[in-house]
Amino acid sequence: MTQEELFKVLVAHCKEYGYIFPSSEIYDGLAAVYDYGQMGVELKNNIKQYWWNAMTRLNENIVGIDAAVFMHPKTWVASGHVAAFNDPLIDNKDSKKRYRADVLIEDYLAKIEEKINKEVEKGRRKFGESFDEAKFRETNPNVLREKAHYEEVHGRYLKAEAANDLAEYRQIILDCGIVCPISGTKNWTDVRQFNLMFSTQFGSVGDEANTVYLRPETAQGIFVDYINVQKTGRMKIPFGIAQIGKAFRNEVVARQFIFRMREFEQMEMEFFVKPGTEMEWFSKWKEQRMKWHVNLGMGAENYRFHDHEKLAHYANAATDIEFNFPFGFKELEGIHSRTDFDLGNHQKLSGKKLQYFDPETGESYVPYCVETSIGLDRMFLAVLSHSYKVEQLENGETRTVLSLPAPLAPVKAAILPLVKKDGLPEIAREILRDLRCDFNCQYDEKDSIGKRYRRQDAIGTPFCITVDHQTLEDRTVTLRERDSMNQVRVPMAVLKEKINEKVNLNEILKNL
RNA sequence: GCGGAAAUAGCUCAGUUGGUAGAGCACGACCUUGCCAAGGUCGGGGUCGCGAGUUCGAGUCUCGUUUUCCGCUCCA
Repeated sequence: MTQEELFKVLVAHCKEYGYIFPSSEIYDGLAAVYDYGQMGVELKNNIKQYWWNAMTRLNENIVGIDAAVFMHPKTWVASGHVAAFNDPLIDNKDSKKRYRADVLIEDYLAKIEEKINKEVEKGRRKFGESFDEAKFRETNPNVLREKAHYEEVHGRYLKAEAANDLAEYRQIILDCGIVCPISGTKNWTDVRQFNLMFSTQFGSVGDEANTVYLRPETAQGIFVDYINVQKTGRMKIPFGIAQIGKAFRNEVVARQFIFRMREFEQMEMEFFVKPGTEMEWFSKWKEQRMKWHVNLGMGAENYRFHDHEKLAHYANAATDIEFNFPFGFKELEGIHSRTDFDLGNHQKLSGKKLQYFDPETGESYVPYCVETSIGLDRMFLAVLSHSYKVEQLENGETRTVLSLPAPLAPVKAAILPLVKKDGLPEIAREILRDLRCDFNCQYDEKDSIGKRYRRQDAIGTPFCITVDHQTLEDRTVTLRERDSMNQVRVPMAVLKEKINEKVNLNEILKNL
């Protein structure tokens, strides 16, 4: 099977066994929106718990919050999203390429400037020492013509930008005869606004002033609550705030199953530090986060760092942790040194002081911040795609198994009476009652025992407990392990302990 | 958003030149077997993605539309 085929089979498997369904499927679904089913929600919760406990329990200086999805509109001005997430886009019908209309016009204006500079350069060469640039610019007819044209276009462009006049953007492009660099034609579509932030209206009157956005990242909730948490939690720098929550981005193309969705869930932690120490913390969190991933046992070779060459407007260092997905190494988590960009801008725009008074040195400063940001859905996909296996058995048959890390598995144990009679179901139910408060368990008495084992393999249950006739005599059962299919006979009394060793999240948290 | 491909039962698929919608698995009941997926009998389940058109008649032909996959494009 190729990787591509494997991915398709995995998507089908997710649907068949209740991990992930297309959203509102009875209405033909909704593009790139997915629901987590009865198994998916358990796996997702377990991943959340692994992250949350690693952050807030293993670090005494990290606390959590849960901020609202709606935030004051000014938040997104301060964060830079209003400016950076609004693109007027235009397509060339011949080359099928898409461009930002404003960038096309800006490039055109830059070319005019270049022309003027060339004219000036010509004049300089012609007149040598006696060249008077200012006078030349004011008298040369070529320069004057280009300059007038520049000013006209630039004026229209600024007006269009201020009014967000999409039709005018297009008219400028047509009037200036701007062509597509690929096809060389002027066959343009209309200019359309692609706002990467979803908006909705507050209150019942839908005027402009009531527009609010669905947060495109959870981080800003942490920044605006920074001062509340710092004061009420008596937090001393360095300290961190963790949050898990939904975020929304109106992606132009949302693809690859749950890898890129319009509604997604993030697990973000902002670590506030003294300016100048951020690189030290950046390295520390790089190491810490990689350790968290590798600790799950999915193979260190499947992770790698990808350092950013080109940095975003807010960062002075950035790296991705990439995972070996079925479609190649792709970003799973981002670690960014965000400087004081966010807190600084919020301080400016809100007029509220967001400074930290360092009791030891007596200094006051706006803290710098190192962010770790992981996509929960991507983590889910990483775990699932790595765990999905179709094995060839010795007897020539195949079995489909989800070798999920046991602490993340939705169902920890299945309790199966060998036959549906002779009092075996009664003992099986007794075991179920004993275990169900500690682990998520399933009881199944339907079909042959082999078939039931395979069903559990397909949903990734690490242990099967089988009650047979010997159980009636000595109260021992067989414990079958998913990956090896090995069975051991154990007394019912030690079941809980045996299973707990392997499936308890706390056991792997201790290794961090 | 553009181009290509696809959509029939919960799943995997068949369905001939247009003529009453099928199989296997899965599901439910009963019987049988009992440690690694296929025993028997009976049963439930489909306006063939949706909407038009052509036709006496459309799962099948035409157009539109939705969704999915692949490739572009986009991803502070």
